[in-house]
Amino acid sequence: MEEQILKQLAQPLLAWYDIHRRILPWREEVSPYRTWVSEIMLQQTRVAAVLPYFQRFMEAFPTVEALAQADTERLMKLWEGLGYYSRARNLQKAARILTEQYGGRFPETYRELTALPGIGDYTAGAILSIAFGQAVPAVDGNVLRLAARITGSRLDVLDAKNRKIFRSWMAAAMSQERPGAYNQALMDLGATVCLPSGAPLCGDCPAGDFCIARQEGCQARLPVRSPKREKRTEHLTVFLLRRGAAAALRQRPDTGLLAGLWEYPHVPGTLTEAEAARQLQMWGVNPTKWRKKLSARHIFTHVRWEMTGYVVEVDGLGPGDWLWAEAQQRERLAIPSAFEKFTAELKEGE
DNA sequence: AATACGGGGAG
DNA sequence: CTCCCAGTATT
Repeated sequence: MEEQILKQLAQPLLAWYDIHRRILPWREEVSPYRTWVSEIMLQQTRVAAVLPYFQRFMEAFPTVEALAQADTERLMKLWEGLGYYSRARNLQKAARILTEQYGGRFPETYRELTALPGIGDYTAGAILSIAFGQAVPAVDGNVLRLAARITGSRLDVLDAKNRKIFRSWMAAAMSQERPGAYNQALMDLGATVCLPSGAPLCGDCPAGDFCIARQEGCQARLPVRSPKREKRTEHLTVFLLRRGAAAALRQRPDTGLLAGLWEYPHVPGTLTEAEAARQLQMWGVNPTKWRKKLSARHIFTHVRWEMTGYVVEVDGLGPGDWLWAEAQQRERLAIPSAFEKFTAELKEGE
């Protein structure tokens, strides 16, 4: 039933795509490598955010081999601010597997692609269809929204088993002649016409004639998404410690949130200046001048940080895992956006 | 099946 | 503020 509705989409969608498709760097010159990198960057990330990163990435690491051999610190610095940093690490892991086990070539099967780190259901479909012309669906948030609206489905699109159902519908309905164009057309339609928030532009949609949601006037209420869990709040006290021209940094653990990135020393809780002084003493550093108290907030997907920051001039080296870095060295380290305000403050104090 | 994992733009 | 984006890995 749903497949039959969706099968009406391919022809008008491809005609629409040939006129309205977006010009994007990874489309101007198509290769498995470029398709792969772009799709990884685009996971949970808007096109506009990816554009500058993609250009820089391709200049820095033009081939699978270059990525496999790249200095990881440089790779993370390039990824700084894009988020979901395991994507970058997995990209390099996969590049090394491709180099060592596949002679630097990409495998052309769903099974082999999804076995590579960072490549799941969606990305495998995108690479197979776009780079290799195989009729494999690539079902992302755009496609789920389109499919739910066109079929009028009330299935919860956040539910994994429902996603499988949507995927099977799309597999049955997709173009066998132009699978890559078809999958990219769905994304473009979702991004520019069948909008996620606000009113979709149904008058411009190639599915306008048979879209169930449009007929029922329920576009704004589809797709159905189950409510998400509330995020917890964590309070932190961050230390911006200056020793001459250097500031203290430390590297985060190699697993978990912001794995392996650099940060300013911090402790849980909101400390008063007196408590902060005691903490510095425990670290073995001696404050010589308290410069400023700051506050900042950062919101992640599942947690909120409420931060208090102290800018302090100090004597002493602190714990052995601290790095005292001057501006030039700090610029080469990947420091998460959560600390942006503090980074700017340090720069100000130069 | 549920949760961890970033960051930013739009409303 | 909330929502959600060219999702995947882990438990």
